[in-house]
Amino acid sequence: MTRKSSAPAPDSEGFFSRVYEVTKLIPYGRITSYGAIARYLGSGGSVRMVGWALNSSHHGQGFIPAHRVVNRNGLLTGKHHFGTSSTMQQLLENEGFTVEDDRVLEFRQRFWDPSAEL
DNA sequence: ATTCTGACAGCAA
DNA sequence: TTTGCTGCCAGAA
Repeated sequence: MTRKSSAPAPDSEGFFSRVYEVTKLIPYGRITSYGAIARYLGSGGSVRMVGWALNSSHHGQGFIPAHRVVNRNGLLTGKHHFGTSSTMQQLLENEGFTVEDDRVLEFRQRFWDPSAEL
């Protein structure tokens, strides 16, 4: 059996799907960084790919909380990629986050590391 | 096949 | 201290 029956096969889907899976696993009220996801995927150097994968997140039919993914500084670097420049901020604030100057306050407190949690 | 891009991160000045 | 450049990998043209 080359295929796993108890677990999905993100590998077959490609690097992108892996990012989607991890992003979907981000619990409500939590945020993570691109580097954390890339690192969890085993490609700590492909941080840039993570953001790019999320760029195609709209391709996924499931809801991908891409707004919960920010850069290591807690800055909403990808806010511009949402519907509007304020969409990402609105979503974060809607989850109880406090966004100031495109930056998530207490980002470190809300940080969710897949590599540590998973 | 090659070239370029890309929602970052780390290091240098 | 802040600002800027390079590196990194994987996918798209």
